[in-house]
Amino acid sequence: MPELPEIASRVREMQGALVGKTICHVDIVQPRSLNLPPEEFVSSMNGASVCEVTRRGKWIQVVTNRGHLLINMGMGGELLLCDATHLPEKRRAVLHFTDTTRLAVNFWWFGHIHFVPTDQLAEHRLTANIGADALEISTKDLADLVARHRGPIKTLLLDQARIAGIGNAYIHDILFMARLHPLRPSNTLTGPEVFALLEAIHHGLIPSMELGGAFYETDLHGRPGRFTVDHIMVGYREGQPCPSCGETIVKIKTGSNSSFICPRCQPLRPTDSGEGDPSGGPVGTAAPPSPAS
DNA sequence: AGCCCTGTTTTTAC
DNA sequence: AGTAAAAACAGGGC
Repeated sequence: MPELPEIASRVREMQGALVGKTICHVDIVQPRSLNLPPEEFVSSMNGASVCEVTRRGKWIQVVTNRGHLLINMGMGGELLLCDATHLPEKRRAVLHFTDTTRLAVNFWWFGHIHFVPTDQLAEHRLTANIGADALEISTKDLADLVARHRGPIKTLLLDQARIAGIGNAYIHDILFMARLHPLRPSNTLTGPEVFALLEAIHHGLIPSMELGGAFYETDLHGRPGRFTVDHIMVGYREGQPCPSCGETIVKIKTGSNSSFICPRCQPLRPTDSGEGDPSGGPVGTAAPPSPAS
């Protein structure tokens, strides 16, 4: 659940389900995920009651009266609210609540489960540097950000210290809706392009957030998100026609990751490959394309 | 069965 | 500043 729609969905669910519960024990399966020695982590959390659950970028913050539990799900995983008899096989840690329910935390690659006393939050390196939230940043701030960077626009959008919440799954459609090539130098964007980009960020993240996140992640009870491949326009659709112009979608290498683009709608240079479609283009095309067949 | 490749993240080092 | 490599794996293809 690495990206904003999934994290925001889990936070919403946790806010509803966890507030008021009190932690009475923590099982640590993978000490390397912690920021403290296991014994210290467990004793710090023991007796903590949950006040609220919020997020900063892709980090989940479980605010308790003892301090903040900061969770980063890395490249995906599950947060499951269950009882002692239904614990999932895969888990890195399990929070035990006094009402006998449990929260199992798992991630399959690079996650974090940190405990930070409230007065030391500012010193927590991994979250101290998080940039403006992708859904909250203003047009002006985005324009300033974009103008300050020379590298690929995609690199900037994935940089959590600059703008937080976008990851390498949702960015394909965001760049498509903004009609931007991922390797386009950030500081060459025009004013209208920046505006279109902000719109695209919203259109790219909000629908999934409202549907409980992507189908490949599950909610607190193990049910998959309702944002499916049918909602995706060009991401992971290599070889299929562009929903806007019909050109074949291609997968390209962009540095260390891959990108799915329509080469006609997202030329690297404005003059690169002509005009695109006459309908005004994908910007604002919030409606899902016809279902995948 | 086993090896190779890829990847929804983030940090660190050149 | 920008790019590359690394680090707690798992699933798919060959």
